[in-house]
Amino acid sequence: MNEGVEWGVHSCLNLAWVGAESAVSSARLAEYYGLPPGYMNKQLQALARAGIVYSTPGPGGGFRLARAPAEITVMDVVAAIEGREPAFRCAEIRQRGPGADDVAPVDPCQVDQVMRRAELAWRAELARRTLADIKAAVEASSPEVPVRTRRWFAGP
Amino acid sequence: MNEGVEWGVHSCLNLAWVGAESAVSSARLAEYYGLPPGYMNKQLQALARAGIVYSTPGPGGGFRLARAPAEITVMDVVAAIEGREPAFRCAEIRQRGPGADDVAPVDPCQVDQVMRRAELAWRAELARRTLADIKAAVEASSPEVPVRTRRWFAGP
DNA sequence: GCGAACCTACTCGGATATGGGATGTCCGAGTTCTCGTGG
DNA sequence: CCACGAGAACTCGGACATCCCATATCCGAGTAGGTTCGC
Repeated sequence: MNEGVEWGVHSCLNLAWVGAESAVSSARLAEYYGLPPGYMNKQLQALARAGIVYSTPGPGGGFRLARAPAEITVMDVVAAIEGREPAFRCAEIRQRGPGADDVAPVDPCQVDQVMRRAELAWRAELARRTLADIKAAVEASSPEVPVRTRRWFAGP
Repeated sequence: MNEGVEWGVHSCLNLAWVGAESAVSSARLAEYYGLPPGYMNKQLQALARAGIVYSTPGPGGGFRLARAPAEITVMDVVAAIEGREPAFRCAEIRQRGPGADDVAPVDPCQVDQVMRRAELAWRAELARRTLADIKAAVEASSPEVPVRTRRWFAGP
């Protein structure tokens, strides 16, 4: 899986802690984790295209969460960065080669069916969890994180 | 996801229909779907390493199912070909950069937790389905497939 | 003193290189079957 | 006719190229704010 997903979720959490009032630039978000700024910018652009964050150009600009953390599921972030195509794409090899005569193309590929169901379970599990859930879990074990994070991003 | 997974599952189904008595060469399995023989061979080697199929060299040799179809889950095949490492691997970026001070490494990364749970749901769904299930579903909609397949692989 | 125009710095956004892993190809070791030969 | 041995063909198994996408980098378009000039 694309590693940008990890960056995206963590950055969304940081944006949630900073608050939607002030925007944070991609360079600063990247700096927080020591990541390459340009590539981080690309991930944030994907989030912006998906409507998860707003982007404002110019000085003082940057990215802000477009919705409340409770209204953003982890699935949203993953779909925005990783793409919405299924990981397993059925190439319908049963319709190729000499064995093609044995199959009626109308009825679905049973292998694909199983893979789809599994991926559906995966998506459902990711859609069940929101950024607010993760945020709450982190704050439960480390209550000082919100203040520290906000302070760091407010700093120089 | 590796496309060899699709080849592996379909080939295992074919081996199930042919029966464990007679071995089928990788070249012939590849020919059935019009796939490159060498690369198909590689996938079957992975299945052999995982103990899903037996391999016998020499003329008349080839691959046979090592267990009954009901004892082979789709997860087994996927793990054999795709590997057992999780798709999402947490790089622990929260421990890197200036923000590292804010986190206690002992408590787990909540983002990773969510990802792990989702992937676990995916694995569980794949482990629930066996080759026998797929085989039965195909035969239910196309009862002639077993005979046709066996006949084709018995042919010249 | 005040307003407006300009200029600079900063930001996003997309176009452009690069590297590693999946994809595809090839050849060697080993086994089994077949054919020929001798008894 | 039968047993035996040599050869050939077939198979897996792994080593070797190739291609594509994720990764990484860079530069241009546009905007906000500060600064300076004119009135």
